[in-house]
Amino acid sequence: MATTGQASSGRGDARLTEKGIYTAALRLVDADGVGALSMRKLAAVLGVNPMSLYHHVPNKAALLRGVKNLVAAQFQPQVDGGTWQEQLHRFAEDFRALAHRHPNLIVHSLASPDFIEPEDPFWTGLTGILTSAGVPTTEVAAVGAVLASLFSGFLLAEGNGTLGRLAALQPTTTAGPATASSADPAGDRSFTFAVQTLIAGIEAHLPR
Amino acid sequence: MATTGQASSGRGDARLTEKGIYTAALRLVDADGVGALSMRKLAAVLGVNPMSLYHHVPNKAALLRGVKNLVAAQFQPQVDGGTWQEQLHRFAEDFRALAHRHPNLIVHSLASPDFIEPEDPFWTGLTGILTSAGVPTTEVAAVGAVLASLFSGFLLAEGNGTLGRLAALQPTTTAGPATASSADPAGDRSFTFAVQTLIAGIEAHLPR
DNA sequence: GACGTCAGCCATACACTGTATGGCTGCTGC
DNA sequence: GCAGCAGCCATACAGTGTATGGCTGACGTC
Repeated sequence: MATTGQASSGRGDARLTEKGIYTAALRLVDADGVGALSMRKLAAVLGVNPMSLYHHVPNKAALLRGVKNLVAAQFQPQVDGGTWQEQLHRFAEDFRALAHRHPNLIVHSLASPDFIEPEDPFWTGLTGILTSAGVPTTEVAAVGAVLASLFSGFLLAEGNGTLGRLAALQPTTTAGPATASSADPAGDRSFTFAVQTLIAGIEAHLPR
Repeated sequence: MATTGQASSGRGDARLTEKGIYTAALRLVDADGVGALSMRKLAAVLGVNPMSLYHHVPNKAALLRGVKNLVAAQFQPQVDGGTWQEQLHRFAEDFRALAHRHPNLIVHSLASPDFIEPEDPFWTGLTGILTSAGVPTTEVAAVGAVLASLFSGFLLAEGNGTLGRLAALQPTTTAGPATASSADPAGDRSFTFAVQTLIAGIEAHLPR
């Protein structure tokens, strides 16, 4: 809140800002999940009347989009050195790290239609890597769309627990003790397997 | 009162059954999406008081699980002839056909944690194919979990339109006119690409 | 037959949701 | 000083899931 000047002084100055609303909403989502976010609770946290929010955000869907964009802006993948395989691996790792940072939000966003937007770094980064890998420009979008879908599925399943539940299904667990949780090495192995799979898919699609 | 209408014989016989509730709910979901399903609307369709539903279904979450299981029971993959690659391809096709038959329900289910349950044919079929492909038994669950997650992501993105939107993003569309919709050949190509990617991932994981 | 028990159904009610409508206040440009 | 307006708030509406409790009629047991 400090922003916009504390003092709060009279009233004219805007105590409520779009960004402030989004960050407060993000905090709520991170704490209790998207389902627990309501306009009323958000307003209460901000010490404000619920209807006041509507002067900065048209509706709840837009609110969630704004929150999503807020965290999407944190995503600054570094795509430079190494082979395209390494680049893709790092890219996926960065994305996954973001998903781990805000699991509730990401799980919700991945499941909704408009998560990935043409301009944001998810898409530009991915298509960049694909082009540098040698995927024909006419196919970059199609290939990228499939890869993004597949990978989203992985993150979604990891985020909501499906992945862990299924993987642990057979009692075949490789001898190791049951402490699968901490540090999550099983999850990491699943992750690298997923990435390798995607890489193999791209390689199969390269001309030549 | 009045009602209850016509005779319907005395009363003791159950006019409301679990299965009847599920099928009616499925009809609503198919028509207007999961978001449009409410206990009240469902009760209205069934000509019954909303609270009566609770004598057959504990709550709305269970209702949706029941609906999901209803369509999951329709899934009878035929895994017999051919190489494991062909089997997997057919398996994926069957799954996808189901998703196309009830897109609203499937999109919702894929996004929720408990879509795939250990006993149902999704899982048993998939793990069966993996075993027959030669994946070590100790790894079948882990590999299957990843593949299921990835493929779910594909179906989810296809179902909610993300896939098509992203794939059509670059104006690079192969010269052809914009009629990407009918018969959806682009979607089919994406699908086979996705399946090939998954197959490549498995192959990379085979011992040898 | 009389009995308690109970399954099935319904009516009412509560807490909660998103948001439409309209009114107040005080800053801004003229 | 004044009109306009941005920001905020109070009230209200339609809709949600479901807890609670009451009714009715069939059933197993004496």
